[in-house]
Amino acid sequence: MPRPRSAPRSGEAVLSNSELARIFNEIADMLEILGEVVYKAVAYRRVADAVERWPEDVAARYRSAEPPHIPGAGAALSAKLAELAETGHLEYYERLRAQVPAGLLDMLRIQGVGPRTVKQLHDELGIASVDELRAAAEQGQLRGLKGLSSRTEEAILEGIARIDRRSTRLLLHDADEMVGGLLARLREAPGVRRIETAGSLRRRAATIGDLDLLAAVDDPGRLFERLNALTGVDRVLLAGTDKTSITLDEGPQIDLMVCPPSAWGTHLVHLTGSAAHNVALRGRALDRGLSLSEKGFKEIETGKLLLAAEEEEVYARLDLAWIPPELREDDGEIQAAEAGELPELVRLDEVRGDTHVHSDWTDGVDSIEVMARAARDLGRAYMVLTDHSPSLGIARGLSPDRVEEQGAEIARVNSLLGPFRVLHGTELEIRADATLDYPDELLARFDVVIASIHTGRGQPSDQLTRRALAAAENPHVDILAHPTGRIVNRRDPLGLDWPRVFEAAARTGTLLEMNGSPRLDLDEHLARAAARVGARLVVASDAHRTEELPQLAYGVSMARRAWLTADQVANTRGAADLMKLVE
DNA sequence: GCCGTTTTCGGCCCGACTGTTTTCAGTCG
Repeated sequence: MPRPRSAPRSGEAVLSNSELARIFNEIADMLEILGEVVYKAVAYRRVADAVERWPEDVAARYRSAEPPHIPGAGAALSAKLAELAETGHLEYYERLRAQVPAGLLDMLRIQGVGPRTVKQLHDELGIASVDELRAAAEQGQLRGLKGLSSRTEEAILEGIARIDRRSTRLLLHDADEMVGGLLARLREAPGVRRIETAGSLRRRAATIGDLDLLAAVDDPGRLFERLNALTGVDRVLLAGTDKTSITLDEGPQIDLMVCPPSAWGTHLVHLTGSAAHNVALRGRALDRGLSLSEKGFKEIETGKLLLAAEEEEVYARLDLAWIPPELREDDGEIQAAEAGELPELVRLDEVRGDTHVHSDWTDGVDSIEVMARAARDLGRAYMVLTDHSPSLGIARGLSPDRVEEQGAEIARVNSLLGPFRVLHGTELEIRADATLDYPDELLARFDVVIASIHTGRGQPSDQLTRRALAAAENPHVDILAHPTGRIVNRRDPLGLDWPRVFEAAARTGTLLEMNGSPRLDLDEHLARAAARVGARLVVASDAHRTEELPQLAYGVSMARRAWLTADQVANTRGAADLMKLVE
């Protein structure tokens, strides 16, 4: 009798979603270099994207009886995912790697160098790494090749110098700060009717590659001059009649596109993206006999161009409701817009209180009163003061006695600032052994308890999951704070068994935090998955100083990207209702 | 490699910019 194929035992290292996505993206790169039909590479990339944002552990699901239905994965790609899930290896991938030197993939990271050029350089000069390419360019060996010249050599050398700078994407918070002043200065340029951010910044993605700006202008030349005259312009990468790209010193690439006011709508849709969203819109236009580009809708039969001055007109012509930028990821929003079922996304002005705030009683900078006044001035009706529990030694966690004293101070501040309210909370450490850092009798006395994991991060997934579940099941714990522990660009998320954690949260009424600090945790994909099974969320600043209180807005951005309505975000309720909800 | 109430085969979004090109390929978003 045949034995079942061996599967990795539980606890054995298996491939995460991002590792699966990386492998599929590498396969796509290699196929392009090998000159395969581009649609093959497109298919791998599409599945890589889908796997990367899949809210469950894809490999685990493939090892179960019920593999997930991943859009774009047909028989061939599903079989490859299954092979990776079961064995940790993929024969097809290894075969490609034997054909394509790893250095060729690195060369793709050079701006302006694509798969055709890489193949040409390798076939004709034997160049197989970035270092070899640099040497060849410096020695003027490239100019002999067809289509390459000494100018190409210069461009490649500059591209190589810029590789590292482009490798880290900009945190949303930093991109906002950078673009604010820039927009103000460009707005003053003569003839600028409108100017707005677009791209992933407008979609409020957690990280931003390039800063995209769109301007409706009478005279594009004057605006481009203004942009190029800004101090700190490092170099001009591209300068056409409709768009220009520059880099700032130590800064990201900025792409500025201009358009006539009459075509603002199609341009803004085009430049906001995402690419997948645009592709879907254009396909939909074709179904209606129209070719959609940033310039407008072209009637395919007559060649007549139909303009759209506002985004609403673009979507209306496609029989769709206007879609908020945060949803434009081709993740179901077009179907929802068609059916009239887009959610009414939660707004910052609907959020009544901040559920995660620190003071100088532990690792914060400002006093309780100063934090409370600042929160009140931002229009919040309440804040939950959540200083740390004792075992987080690095943050000088509060002993039970200090908690008592803190309660008196909160009462004093509340008597000063009413009707604004400081609720007495704690950020309770979930210890490595899955016990909690305060006894139940003490926990019962807090208004709100938020629990989090800071230590023992290296534990296997089962134990981490056990800890999160222990907190969720405790009747005194109201919120799981920054559940994955990620910090954008700095610390990877923990790999818990999220379906189990979300099920427990939904069942026990434990709220899940969307942290607006550079953690941005939960992310939009997990938050959406949590909401799907009935869990509720909160948005919070995790402020340690007054200047960080506005970070709450980033929690709202992620909540919007997670398709959440005000009803699903618990702190759109007033303090009394929130307390009732977590009782 | 995927996918279909117009298709199981023949399509698969669209245009700007650059460089070297006498009409276009490669790259990018």
